[in-house]
Amino acid sequence: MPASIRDVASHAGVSLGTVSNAINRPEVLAPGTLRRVQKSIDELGFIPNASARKLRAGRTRVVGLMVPDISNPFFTDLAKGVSEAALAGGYVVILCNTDESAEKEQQYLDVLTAQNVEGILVTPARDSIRALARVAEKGIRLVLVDRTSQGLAACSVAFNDLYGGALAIDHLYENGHRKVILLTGSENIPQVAERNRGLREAMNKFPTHDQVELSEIRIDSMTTFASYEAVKLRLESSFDFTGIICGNDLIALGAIRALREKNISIPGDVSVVGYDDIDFAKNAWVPLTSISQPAFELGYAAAELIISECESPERHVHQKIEFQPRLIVRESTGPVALKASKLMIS
Amino acid sequence: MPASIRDVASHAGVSLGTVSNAINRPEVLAPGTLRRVQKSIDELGFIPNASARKLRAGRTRVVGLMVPDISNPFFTDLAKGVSEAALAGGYVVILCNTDESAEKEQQYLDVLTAQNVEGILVTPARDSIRALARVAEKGIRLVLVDRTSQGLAACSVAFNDLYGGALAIDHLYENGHRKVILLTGSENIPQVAERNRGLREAMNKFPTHDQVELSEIRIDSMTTFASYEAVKLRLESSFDFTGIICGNDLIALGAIRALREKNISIPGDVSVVGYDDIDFAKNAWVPLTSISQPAFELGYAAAELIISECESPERHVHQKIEFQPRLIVRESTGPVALKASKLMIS
DNA sequence: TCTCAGGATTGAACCGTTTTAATCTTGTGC
DNA sequence: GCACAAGATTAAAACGGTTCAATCCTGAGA
Repeated sequence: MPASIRDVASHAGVSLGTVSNAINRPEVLAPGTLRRVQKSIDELGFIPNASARKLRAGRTRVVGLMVPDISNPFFTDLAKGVSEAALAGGYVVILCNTDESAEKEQQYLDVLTAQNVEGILVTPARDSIRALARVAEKGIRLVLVDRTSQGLAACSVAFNDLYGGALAIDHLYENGHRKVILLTGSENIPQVAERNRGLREAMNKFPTHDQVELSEIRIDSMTTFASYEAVKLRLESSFDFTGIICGNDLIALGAIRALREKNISIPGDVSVVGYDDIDFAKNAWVPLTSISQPAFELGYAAAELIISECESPERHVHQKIEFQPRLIVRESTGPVALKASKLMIS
Repeated sequence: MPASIRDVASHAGVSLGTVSNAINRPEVLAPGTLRRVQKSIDELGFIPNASARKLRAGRTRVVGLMVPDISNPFFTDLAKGVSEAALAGGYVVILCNTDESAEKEQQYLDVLTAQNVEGILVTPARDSIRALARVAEKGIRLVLVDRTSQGLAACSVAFNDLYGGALAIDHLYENGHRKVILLTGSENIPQVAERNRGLREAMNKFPTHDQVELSEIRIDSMTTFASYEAVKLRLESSFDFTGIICGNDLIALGAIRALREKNISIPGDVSVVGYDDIDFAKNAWVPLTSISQPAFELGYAAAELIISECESPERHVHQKIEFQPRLIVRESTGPVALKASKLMIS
């Protein structure tokens, strides 16, 4: 039903090859011919069939994006960045939400190769390196997002999680906090592990006579609600800390809620640091101090990387782009207060 | 580089057509042959090339999803529902974030037709009906999401916004609120207009001697921050209301923040009703009473609809699926209090 | 043993592009 | 007026599948 290149050719009174040239290499055509063909294209509303195009030229101009959880605003922003960069480059992105399931990830990998995507932007779950390697063998280019390329010949864009972890603890340390709780996610998630490592390494730099006492609560699902429950439970035993460092902002929001229910003031009694700096953090009841990771930019950069690799593979060389996280100080943190010290005695 | 159907054929010692049959109509093959071909397929890791497939058979198994703002958790959930249903049906979804820009919408529409998607799930911006009609002519099936099909021959899934609006005002009315503020988005957005209409129609049913006094504040961008600013400004003039109805939850969160900064208690002094029941609403500092719209289910239903249309177009008949919103009462609303009445006098 | 029906398999055309080699025009210099 | 180069255009092959008409088997019935 839609107009084909043949329709355009006969409408313009030229051969089919000429129309193709008009589209892909306009400079080889005589100006008059080009104009005539253009006119026919417009009149017929011709849009080249991408499947046929791909079949012949091996180019689909489609990339896949695989994220573990699109409901997390961090990944939402990332996706926005990716699709904006893609659109600008004439590409299109297939969204794959893996729900952190290795099975879904494999399923999507198959679908994406069947669709002949030119590249995949992926935040890999635990250990899908092998599956990814198999995909790479098929000639599909990879960019690892928010994760560095472990032995995989691929580009990567990531944040310096080591540094981010340090940023959080340093901030609390400078404000006098010496008893801190770490609300972390599972260390199976590489980013989480890295941040925690960075945090501990930073602690080693504090003078031995003035150390921070750190205790850890693991929150497996990294959601607001799970965090709320965990902190509520923790507060029932004893309240002996002045700072909380959270694995992400959702966790921080849950913690804040639990604290306020107990009438614990923020930052009067307890300072809270989040991670990701999602939009909701900024507008939370107590605006949240957080580690900002510009997800949109990360996504944009990742998409640009893969597009440039697709456009000129010969002169492409794999690269690692690292973004530095930044500490955004808002009202949820402050200097440790006398009042808090008193509370700690109880 | 990847194995083609020919490779499989020679590997299995059969003709190319037989391999195709093994994939698409296994029942016509002799069991032994089928097994042999299957084995070759597995060994070579053959995945049929979707482009070639489409070219001949006219099927891409790709659908597009166009949403105005993927950062809004409502649309995020929707997208999740869509892609889950798609995956289950062997389809794949291309995500298009239009940022409410008609230009981007057109751009994406072109890309999607070039990609030969079989269908598009779209939440149309203002008046893109004409552009959509043009797409439909090309044989691309449409499902309107969260919007009914105005004269367009297409399926639609939507919420009963009229009812949702009524739900909100009725709830406040029953709790004794008679002075209410409506924090609405632009009425150019059809859903917003519908909700407001439903709200007003419900008000007409109240006895004439006991009416609600409604004043309206328009918040153009429907974000938390915009709402926060608007409400803060409003509170500076006079505080003479006991209830607030919000165009969505983001707006409600902003309003709550502004109220609390003024030490206005919720729901003691003012009750707040949101719309959408996003996840953050439930875990907000004051858990938010909201109108629940199961976005995930909506997306899932929409995707199923379009897939079934694609699979058997002949016996398909366009349908309208309407979901009923539900009122979820949480702590942000309550009966109007004496204290509040007193305040109103000032 | 021969015929024939029916299922299993094959071969070739075709989908809508890109691309390359071949052909057709022009215009220039002698 | 002719040969030839350069530029413009075209024809045909190829991409990797699907599909359908044609062919090949096999076994049953005569």
